[in-house]
Amino acid sequence: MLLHELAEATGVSAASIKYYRREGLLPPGERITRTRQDYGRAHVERLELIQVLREVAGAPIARIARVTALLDDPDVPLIEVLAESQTLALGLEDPTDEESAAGGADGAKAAGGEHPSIAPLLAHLGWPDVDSAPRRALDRLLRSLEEWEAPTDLGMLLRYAEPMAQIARSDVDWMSTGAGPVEAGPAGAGPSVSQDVAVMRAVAGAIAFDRLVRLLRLLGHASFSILDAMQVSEDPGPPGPPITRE
Amino acid sequence: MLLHELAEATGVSAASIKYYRREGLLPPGERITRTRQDYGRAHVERLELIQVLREVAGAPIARIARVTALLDDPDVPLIEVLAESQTLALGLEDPTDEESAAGGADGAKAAGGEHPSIAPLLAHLGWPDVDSAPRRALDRLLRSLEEWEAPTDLGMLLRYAEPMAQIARSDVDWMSTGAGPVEAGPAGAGPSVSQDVAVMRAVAGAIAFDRLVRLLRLLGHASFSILDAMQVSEDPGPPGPPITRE
DNA sequence: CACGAGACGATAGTGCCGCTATCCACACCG
DNA sequence: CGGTGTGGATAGCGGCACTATCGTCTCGTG
Repeated sequence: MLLHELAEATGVSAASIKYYRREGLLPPGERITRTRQDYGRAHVERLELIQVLREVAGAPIARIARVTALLDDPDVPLIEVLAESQTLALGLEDPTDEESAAGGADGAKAAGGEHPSIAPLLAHLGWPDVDSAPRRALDRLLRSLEEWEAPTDLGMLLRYAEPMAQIARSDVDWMSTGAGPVEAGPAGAGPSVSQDVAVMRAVAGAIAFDRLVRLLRLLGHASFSILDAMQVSEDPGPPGPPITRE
Repeated sequence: MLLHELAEATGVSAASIKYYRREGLLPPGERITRTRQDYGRAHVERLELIQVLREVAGAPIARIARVTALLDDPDVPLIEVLAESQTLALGLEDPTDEESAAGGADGAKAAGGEHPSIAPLLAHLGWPDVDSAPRRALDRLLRSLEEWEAPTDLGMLLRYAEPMAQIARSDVDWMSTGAGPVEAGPAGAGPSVSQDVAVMRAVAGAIAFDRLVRLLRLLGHASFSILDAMQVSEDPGPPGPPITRE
C-alpha cells in the first residue's frame, strides 16, 4: 500500500500522515525502494487508533505519541499501554504525576502523609491498600476539597464509593468475560486482534461508559429535582386548600 | 477601583481584562469620566468566575461568553444559568445540541424515535418521563454504542443507573440543604451570595465531585482486578489441577 | 532509454485561539 | 501644565495541528 492509498483507506490526508510519521506516531512503512514505502494493515490500524485518540478522547499529538511509543516497544506489555491509554482517554491526569508510571517502584506515596480518609475507605470497601495513580489523584482531590472546606469524611466518601464499587465491579466482570471492549488477549488466543485495535477499543469503550455514567448522574440530578419539587407542591400539608403555584 | 487595581486584585493582567471586556465576558465598569471606569466587587467576582471556567473547566472564551450573557440577562433565572454551566463544566455537550436550551418548548424529541431502553429505564427508576438535555445526550450515546455493537439493553443500563441514582440522590439532598456548593438562593434569603459566586461554586463543585466519582471508578477497576487476580492464584479451584490460562 | 507521475523529506506557511503589546487621543490629578 | 494612566483599536505572538510547496530521486511505461 502506497502513501496515497493509505490516505484513502483511512480518510486521513496524505499530508497529515506525513506529519504523524514525523512526530513518531506512525512507524515508517517497509522500504520498497529509497523513495517508496509499503504500508499495511498495521498502519491502517494505527491511524484509526490515532483518530480515536484525537477526535474522541481529544488528546494532543504529543500525548498520543507517548502511547504509540509504548505500543511500539516490544518490552512493554499490553496491559501497561491500556492503563496509560485509560487515564489519557478519561483526561484524569494530574500535571504533578508525570513519569511515575514508568520506573518508580519506590512509591513513597505522597510526601507529607496521605489524606486520612483514604486508608479507612479502602479498608471499608475491602480494596487492597496499595499505591496507584488513581489513589494519588484521589489524595490530591481530597486535599483540594478540604482547602475548599467541603466535607471529606469517610461517610461522605462512602456515599459515593459504594455505588461506584458496584459499577466498577460490573465493569471488571464484563471486561474479563472478553465480551467487553478490551478483550486484552496479548497473543495466542484465537483470532486475537492487534494491540492497536485492542487499545482503540479499550479507549472508545472507556470513554463511552464514562460518558454513560456521567450522563446518568446528570439525568438523576434533573429527575430528583423535579420529583422533589413535585412533592413540595403536590403535598401542601394535611389541611387547607392546595396552594399550587400559578 | 481602577483597571490596574482590578488587575492586581484578581491576578488577571490588565491586557486580559481589556480582552474579556471586548469579548463581552466582563461588563464595563461604571463610567467615572470618559476615560475612567470604576470597577467593583461584581467585576472581581466575574473575573474569578471566568478564571474557574477557563482554568478548572478548560472552557473556551466563546463558550464562557454564553454563560456570562445569561448571567447578565436579568430575565434569565439563576437555575437556568446553573444548568448551562453544569454541562459546560462537565464537558458533556453534544455538538448537535446547540441552542435547544433557550427557546424550544416544542421538544419533538429525536426525530426518528428514541432508543427503546430509555423510557423503560426511567419507568424502572421512577424518574419522570420528560425531555431534557442529558436525556437527549443519553439517547445519542446509546445509539452510538449500538452501532458499535455494545450491549444497550435495560439490564445493562440498570447496572449503571441504579448505583448512579443513589449518588444523584445524595447530590441533590446535599445541594438542597444549602450546605453544598450551589446554595441556589436566587434572592431574598439572608446574606445570599451573588449569582457569579453561586455559579462559580456550582461549577467548582460539579467538577470536583465528578472527578471524585470517576476516580473512584478507576480505583475500583484497579482494586477489583487485583482482587480477582489474587483469587485466581490463591484459590486454584475445587477439584483437579488448576487450569490457569497460560 | 526518456520522461512524466509520484513518493520522500524538509521547510515554510495557515488558521485558530488566547492573550499581549503598541499606539493614539484624551483627561485626570498633583 | 505635564506626567501618568485610561479607553479603544489594531497588530503581533506563541502554540498547535495541520497543509502547501519545493527539490530530489526513482519507478515504470512507452
